[in-house]
Amino acid sequence: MAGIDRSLVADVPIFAGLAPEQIDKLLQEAQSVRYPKGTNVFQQEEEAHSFFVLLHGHLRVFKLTPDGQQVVVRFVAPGELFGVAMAIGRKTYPATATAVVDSIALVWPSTAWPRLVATHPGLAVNTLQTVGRRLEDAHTRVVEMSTEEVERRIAHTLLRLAQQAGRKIEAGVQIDFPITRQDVAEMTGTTLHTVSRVLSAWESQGLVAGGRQRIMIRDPHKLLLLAEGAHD
Amino acid sequence: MAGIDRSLVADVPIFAGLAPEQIDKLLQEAQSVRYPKGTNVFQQEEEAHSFFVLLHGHLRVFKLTPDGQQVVVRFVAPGELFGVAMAIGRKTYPATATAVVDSIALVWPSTAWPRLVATHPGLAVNTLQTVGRRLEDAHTRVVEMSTEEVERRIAHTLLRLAQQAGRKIEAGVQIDFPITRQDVAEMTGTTLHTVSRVLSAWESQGLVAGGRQRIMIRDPHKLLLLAEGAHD
DNA sequence: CGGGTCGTTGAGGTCACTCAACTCCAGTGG
DNA sequence: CCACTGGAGTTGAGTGACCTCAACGACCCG
Repeated sequence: MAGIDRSLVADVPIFAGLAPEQIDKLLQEAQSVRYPKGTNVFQQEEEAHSFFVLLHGHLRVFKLTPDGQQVVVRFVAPGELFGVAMAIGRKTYPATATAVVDSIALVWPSTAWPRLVATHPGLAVNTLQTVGRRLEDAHTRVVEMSTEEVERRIAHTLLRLAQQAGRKIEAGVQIDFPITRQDVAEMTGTTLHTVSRVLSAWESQGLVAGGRQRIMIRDPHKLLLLAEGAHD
Repeated sequence: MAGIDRSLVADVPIFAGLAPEQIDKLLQEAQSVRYPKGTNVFQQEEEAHSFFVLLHGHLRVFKLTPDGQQVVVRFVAPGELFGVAMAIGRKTYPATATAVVDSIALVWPSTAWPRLVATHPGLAVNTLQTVGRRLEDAHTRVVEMSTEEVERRIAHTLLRLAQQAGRKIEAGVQIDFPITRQDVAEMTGTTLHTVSRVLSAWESQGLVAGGRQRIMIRDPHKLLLLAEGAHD
């Protein structure tokens, strides 16, 4: 495996504040692995053998309930750390990660984690902040599911997706990876039918534009008003 | 302020694996503060001046929505770390913590955190695991709210409360602090009316026993069956 | 050109919320 | 000691947001 260029990870927050030589050393221990669209990077309940940084592509992380329902935990964008089960003291992955498009990730063996944090103390601090932000996201989601009706939850979810993975185009903000109504339903705790109805209504008002596995936000401002509770 | 006895925190997970002298040093920097029932330890949006370990009592941590609704994030039990906003990179507290009974906490100034983790590397690792466990809890809650109807959510919540703060008594497991139907409603994303109806039904079946701000689980096994989806 | 995934839309049903009235303590103050 | 007040809990009736069930249409890919 060829060496991995430091510039690839210059903007990866997990490495923030580390010296260039330190980053080089970390990269030397990593493998770069390709995950074709549709394949799993890791699976729920599986032993947490590795942790990862996504270099390219997008992943869908979801949990499977005992009765077979899926709940989307989040989508992973390039530059993000994921699969840190071991770091938070778990033996197995709590969810499954699937590539929604062809993706590439840096892979470290989980066994290296204790040594890496021992030699690079900044790593634990950065990871703590990353996990902390995810905790906040999860709490935000709990609050929304507890207090908002479906339409507002969908609006908030789309705005968040646009922020994390939006690509500005002349007609609006495109969500930069294939995403289905079912996905949105599994992020908001509703059904694909309800999502479809809501998006159809919004489309006829010029708020969003759809397509197969595509969502574009044409009027973020109006959508935000909806999300924040404006009735009409 | 008198010195704080090391034995008080012997079982506090956040200090696990630290040498006794290290723990002593950490304790020297802490203050022990009393919070009478009903008072706030910290408030949402307030500057994150301190972080804490609860020594005695119970706290109710909740988020306030813009329109005034409350959502209970969790209850803090003795031995737990809380208020770590600064450690996860926040300037302000994301929620409010209120003492539900007279409580005592160890208090460190947030400014000491960077120095403490630098001198005690185990601290960051332990905190990472604590925050990670909380992230899992939050995700569990999201999954439950997405896929389970109210009755099962309430059952799961009671079982979790019993595990975290249950006191075994001859007739069952008492939840060890005052908790209202409203609290349970705010943990499960429902209304106090629905919680009251469900608990009344369960009480008549001998599953639980109630009282003003009291919940006791008389038949944990049957409750678990309900939580796991047994229909009747 | 078939088969499967994805999306749309209608009709009907229902779970849980809203609104409302009432009861029962616990604590306070006269 | 008792009246008073407010927080907590119970329970009923009605409604509505959303789910379920169902059928169909559109698109992609081999």
